[in-house]
Amino acid sequence: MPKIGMEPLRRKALIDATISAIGERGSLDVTMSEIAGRAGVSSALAHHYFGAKDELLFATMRHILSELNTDTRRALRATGTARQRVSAVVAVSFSDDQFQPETIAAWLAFYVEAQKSSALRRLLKIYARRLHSNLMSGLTGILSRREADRVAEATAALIDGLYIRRALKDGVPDAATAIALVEDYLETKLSGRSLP
Amino acid sequence: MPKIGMEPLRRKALIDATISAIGERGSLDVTMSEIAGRAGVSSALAHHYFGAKDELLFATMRHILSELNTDTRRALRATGTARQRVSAVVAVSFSDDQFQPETIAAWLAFYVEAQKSSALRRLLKIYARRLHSNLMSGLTGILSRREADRVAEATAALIDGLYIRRALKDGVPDAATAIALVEDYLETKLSGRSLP
Amino acid sequence: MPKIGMEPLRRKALIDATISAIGERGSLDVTMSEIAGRAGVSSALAHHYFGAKDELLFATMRHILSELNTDTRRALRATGTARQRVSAVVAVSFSDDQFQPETIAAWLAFYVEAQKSSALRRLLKIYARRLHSNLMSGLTGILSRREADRVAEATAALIDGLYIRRALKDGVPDAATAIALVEDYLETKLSGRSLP
Amino acid sequence: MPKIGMEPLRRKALIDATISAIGERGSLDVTMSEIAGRAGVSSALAHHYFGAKDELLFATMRHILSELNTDTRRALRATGTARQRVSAVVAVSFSDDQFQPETIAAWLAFYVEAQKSSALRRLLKIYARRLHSNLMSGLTGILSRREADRVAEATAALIDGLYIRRALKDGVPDAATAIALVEDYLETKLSGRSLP
DNA sequence: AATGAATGAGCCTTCATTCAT
DNA sequence: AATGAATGAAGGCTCATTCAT
Repeated sequence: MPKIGMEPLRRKALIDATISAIGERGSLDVTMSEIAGRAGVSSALAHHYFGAKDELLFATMRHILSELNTDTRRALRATGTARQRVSAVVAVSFSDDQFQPETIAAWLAFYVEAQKSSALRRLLKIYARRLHSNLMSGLTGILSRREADRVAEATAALIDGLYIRRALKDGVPDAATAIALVEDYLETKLSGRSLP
Repeated sequence: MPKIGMEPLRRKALIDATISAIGERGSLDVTMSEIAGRAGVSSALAHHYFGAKDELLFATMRHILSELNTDTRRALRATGTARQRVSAVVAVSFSDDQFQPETIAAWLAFYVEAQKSSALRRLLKIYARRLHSNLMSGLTGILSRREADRVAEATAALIDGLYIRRALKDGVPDAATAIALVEDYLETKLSGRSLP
Repeated sequence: MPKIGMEPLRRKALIDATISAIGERGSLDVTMSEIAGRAGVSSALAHHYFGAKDELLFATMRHILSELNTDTRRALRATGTARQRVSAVVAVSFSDDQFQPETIAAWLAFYVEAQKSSALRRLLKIYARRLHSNLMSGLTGILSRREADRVAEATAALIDGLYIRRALKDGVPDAATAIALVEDYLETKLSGRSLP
Repeated sequence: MPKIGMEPLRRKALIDATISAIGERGSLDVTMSEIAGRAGVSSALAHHYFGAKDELLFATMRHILSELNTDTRRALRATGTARQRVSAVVAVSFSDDQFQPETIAAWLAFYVEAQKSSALRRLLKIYARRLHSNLMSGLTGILSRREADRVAEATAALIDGLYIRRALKDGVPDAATAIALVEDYLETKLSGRSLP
């Protein structure tokens, strides 16, 4: 066992443990000990690397957003038409990597916590802005700016809404249905349209 | 002064205090003392009437849902066409009584808590079912059952999504814009349609 | 056991327990549990009444100074000549009530803590000012203002010095010797003097 | 670069860091990490060289006393008359090297700690004995043994008292005033006297 | 009907200390 | 010689809850 260079490993393990703990409990009311235990370390070590619980939670949220962002970028890079770009953004939100019970639970918990913590709120605002601009990157090729804005807004709300409604359902999240709903909306708004 | 009949008054006061406390804090992490203080009573009394914090929170959520339900019934009673019924249900969700920062915050907090508490989850499922059936009561007059189901689902998700996105915004909630978004969606789905 | 009006009793008991705990440990490094235990209550109750450890310590220091002040006022009230007033002030500092191992230990501990805590520093400055003015109330009848100031300063330093040196000795503090030293100093400075 | 001979350098650096840390915090409540950080090494190394925090503190106190002792010896070596010897001892106590805010703070902190730690108490007793005997080395040439003892005792208390009272004052310590006070006392006790 | 009094349990956090490298 | 990694132990503080009055 190498005794050096553990920091990135531990940070990763702790963040993963945080997601899994939040996912299981379904809220941010998880103890540092619980998280540390899942990561196989002492709670003291978690403090050593993250300073405080707040910061661990913050780092975790940032990590989730960062993953989502990476996935989205990758997906966008692989798409051609404007219409496809929009679908790609939606698809990533409900991809296997993102639409996991644990991640969904964490997501919601952070949304609520954002009402208390301005740091988290800032983070989620960045996410919202990114989502909007990613959607716009496709929509502006099809609709007028004004219409595109509105559709992007609705799509984002729809995505978040489908996430939150997952909290009420048990069992595996049904990504396919969720995607279908959003695509249906998009289709009625975009079909037959194209900017002159 | 007769000390009789205090119970309903106290219960109401405590529930209102709970909503206001949750609304201000933005989460369910409010203490019994805080709540009791706002209601002008001791925390011991809150326990006396509700037994435990969980139950007070549960009663509060039930109260919110009950209010929403009452408002919705009243609104539906006053409407005529199927199309109007759908709009009425949406309108109530964003009415001045419901779309208050405090209520929105409480709503979200309960959504998250529902992941932990099966009692709350059951409550929220009832809400979801009611919302669905209220929307359906209008939609089935316009669309096929299958389509109506889908549109009801999307509308509900849209409403919840717009609620959650309020968490990121400061200042007064903009009900008009929210309604416009939902109505826009409904319009594209329903305009020109009518069951044969 | 009366269940009402406990607060003053508990506060007093906790402050006494604090003095005794500090006295035994010889420093402010006493735990809230230790203090609460000595007072026969839970540490939670100590927090309930004092809010935080700092405040309990502060209240304790204030109590010690207040006792000293009371004793001094009483002693001064019972004295006649200027010379006697000076001796009275000195005598109180080494009286049985004040010159107890526990109180001495607490005194020193607070002196050191004052270097960190500005609240405590303020408190001790008040003590210093009072001691000075009490000494002056006698000395100004015998010496010029300038000389009186200096003698008061030296006397105060002597008293504090004798307190601090108690920390090195074991067994019962020898008040008599301490008083003799200070009186000897005063005698050489005051004997045969009197303001014209 | 040879890594040899680092030990004395590190020990010195750590002791200096300890004084400076205590001086800044104003108490012994400094962490090993803080001290090690100031010395530019890891806390593990501090343990490597000193075994435990107690021992580092002990070594630090011993170092301070040793410096004082060295300074005093040097000063005494350079003086002639008995009266001058007394003044020399006093002067060293308030010399620029000793009467530094940091050192004063450390001094007091150790005094308090001595109530807990018998090792430190022993150390401070040695200091007290040395100070006494150094003062006596002058005083016995002027006063009777009995009188000399008493004056030495008072002088020592005066010095310690002036140290402790520094804790209440902000800004730079005023050595001149302190010395003047002690000298004034000595003058009234010694002027015109000389052993037959 | 109502509350002051009181506490047990639990959590975050800190820190001296150890150990493998 | 030196340190990053890691932890056990302990302390302050909070809070839901109980109980006697």
